Amino acid sequence: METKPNIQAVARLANVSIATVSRVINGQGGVRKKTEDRILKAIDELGYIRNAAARTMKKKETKTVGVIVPDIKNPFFPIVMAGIEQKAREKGYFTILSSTNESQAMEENIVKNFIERGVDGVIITTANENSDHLKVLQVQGIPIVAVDRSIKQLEADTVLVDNEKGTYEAVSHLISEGHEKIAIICGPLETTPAYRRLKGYKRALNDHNIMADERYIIKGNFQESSGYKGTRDLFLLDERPTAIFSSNNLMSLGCIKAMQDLNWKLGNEVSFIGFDDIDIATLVNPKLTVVSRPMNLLGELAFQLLHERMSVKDDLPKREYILSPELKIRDSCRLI
Amino acid sequence: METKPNIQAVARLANVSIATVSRVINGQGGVRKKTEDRILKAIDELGYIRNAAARTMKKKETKTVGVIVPDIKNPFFPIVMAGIEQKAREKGYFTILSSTNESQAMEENIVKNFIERGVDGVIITTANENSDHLKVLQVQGIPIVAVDRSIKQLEADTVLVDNEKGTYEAVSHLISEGHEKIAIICGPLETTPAYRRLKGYKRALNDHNIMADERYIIKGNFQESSGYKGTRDLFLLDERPTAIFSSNNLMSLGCIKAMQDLNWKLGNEVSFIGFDDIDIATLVNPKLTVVSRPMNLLGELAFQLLHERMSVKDDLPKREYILSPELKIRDSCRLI
DNA sequence: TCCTAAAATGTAAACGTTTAGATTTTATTC
DNA sequence: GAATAAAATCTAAACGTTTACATTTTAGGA
Repeated sequence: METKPNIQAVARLANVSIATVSRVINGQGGVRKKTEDRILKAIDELGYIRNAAARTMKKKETKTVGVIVPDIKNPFFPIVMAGIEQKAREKGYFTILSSTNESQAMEENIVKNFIERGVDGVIITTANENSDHLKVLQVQGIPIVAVDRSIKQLEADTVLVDNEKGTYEAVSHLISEGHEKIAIICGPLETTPAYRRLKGYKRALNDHNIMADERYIIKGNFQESSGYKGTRDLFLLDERPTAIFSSNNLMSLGCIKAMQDLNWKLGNEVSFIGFDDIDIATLVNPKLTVVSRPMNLLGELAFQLLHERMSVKDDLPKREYILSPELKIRDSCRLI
Repeated sequence: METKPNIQAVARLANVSIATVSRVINGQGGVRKKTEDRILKAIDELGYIRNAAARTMKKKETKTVGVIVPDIKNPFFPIVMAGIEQKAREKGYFTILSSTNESQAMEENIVKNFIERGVDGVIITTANENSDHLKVLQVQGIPIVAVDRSIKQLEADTVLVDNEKGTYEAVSHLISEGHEKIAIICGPLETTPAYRRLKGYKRALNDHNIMADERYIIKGNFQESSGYKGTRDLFLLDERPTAIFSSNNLMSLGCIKAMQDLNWKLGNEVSFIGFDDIDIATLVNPKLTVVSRPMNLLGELAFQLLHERMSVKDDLPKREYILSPELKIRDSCRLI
């Protein structure tokens, strides 16, 4: 098996120096048309493909951004990712994606590996908002954009959704439909989204003079199983809530499954609103009212922020987008 | 801002040569404990992280595998991906993921970029099974594993599901429940999975002496919208089918939505089986009977095959796993 | 203490690019 | 046709590792 052709081989075949080949490869101009054609032909003939590692060594850039998500199986992230990828492609960047399974140790590994590989920037939904393990990026001068979860004590641009507002509106809607015994199934409260959603819930109750009831505040972990379990626990209460708010898509799934298994009649005996629009929302009967957010846009904006930071060398101020979620009213929270 | 520390800087600080530092970094042994400690301390002090590009240049390997999928928004792929990643991590490999949106042009770009970056292997669900655009990988000596869709005229290991069998069993089940007017909504027939599923459908009808009816064979494209449209078209037929088989998860979603909108009563007026188990399957009423396949395992096996090929230098024979799908009988195809 | 083998460490050359700066070629003007 | 400016091309030095091979140090025995 002959060895892979390098720029050297191309230069030899085209009878020019490697410098000229490099100029052609990078479209820098200043090369006679005839020479260029000769080089292009040689490239084609040899099947030459430039070696990114060597290039990176000289240029100290990879045109790559690393994306870190906590759970690739949560459909939220592939959609955000699609938004990131689309914008990245437009700007000539490639993306590399890794999932941490919400493990900080894993996240540290990935970050280290990304640095080794010389990513030009990082977009992250961190597994742990205390930023110590991300400082290393800052030290290396690699720009960071936080998506969906902010990062404490770190100068990172951020793209969030107004979680509190979304939940506030959802719970207010439930109240306006006559509910007073409203439960919430929370995510891990050390994450901002989970915490903010709980806060919105409490504020809504408060603003409408309803006492928060600790029994109705269930601690979940953003996984389907905890939605299921939470719903069952609520069902077993002496005084069941008449409405449930679920803090994310996966848990909503668990909630609905539990209701079916318990024969707890959705929209009839119990109302429901979930955070994030999901496939099943319009399929179950009654259709689910949800707090919906622009997931694709979230990704697009994240890349845009990162791109600015990667291109502009001057210090930009820290920027923060907070997108408004939208309450999509369907049929799962009728007056009971 | 001081420049990033390199192996040189570490060597200087630890008062050794770069060769010794390299040996420590790579855990090759043959270094006195005391020296090693000194080096480790220096590494820590400087925050040194090794430069993968330089390493790749020498070693000509990146410990990276590239994964190419046609549609990252289809939940099938993130799950396969999770399987790949898990096994890859175990073996010290990293994965980079890109999505083609079923575009061959995009796929070519990605492949080229992967080669530039020196991936050690590629796992792909190709957008076009005619392999011309993948030959370049073979030329470069980069091993390829095909997942879910095989690649024609290319020596690539393959991990498939027995699509024909899965569909055959599903349709046979429908027949055994008394159905004769059974429709199928196909995927793009130039892909093997779509084609095989159609084949299984036809064979099942044939084996049970039922004439295939062209009106009941709908051409879809694996997207939700085509499931929706196909179902509506079937509904508008003078002689409606009594059962529908949907060739993938996304189209199943569309089918169920259409049925609801048309008020075409699932399990009552029309039976249904879909390929691939999905979130909604156990949520709609009646619960969906589905053909289920081990998605995570698919990914695990794919990486395993790739890993063998990356490690073993000798020529291995072409290998092919064909996993059996399983018919999960629930309630959506009662006798009508 | 000296000798020797083994262990530890060092030297220097490559890997394939990019890019200043030097050199050659071409085009323009008189 | 010579002088000059501009354009095209070339030379050579980096970039940060790994590693074969050379050299030095250490330890153990006589």
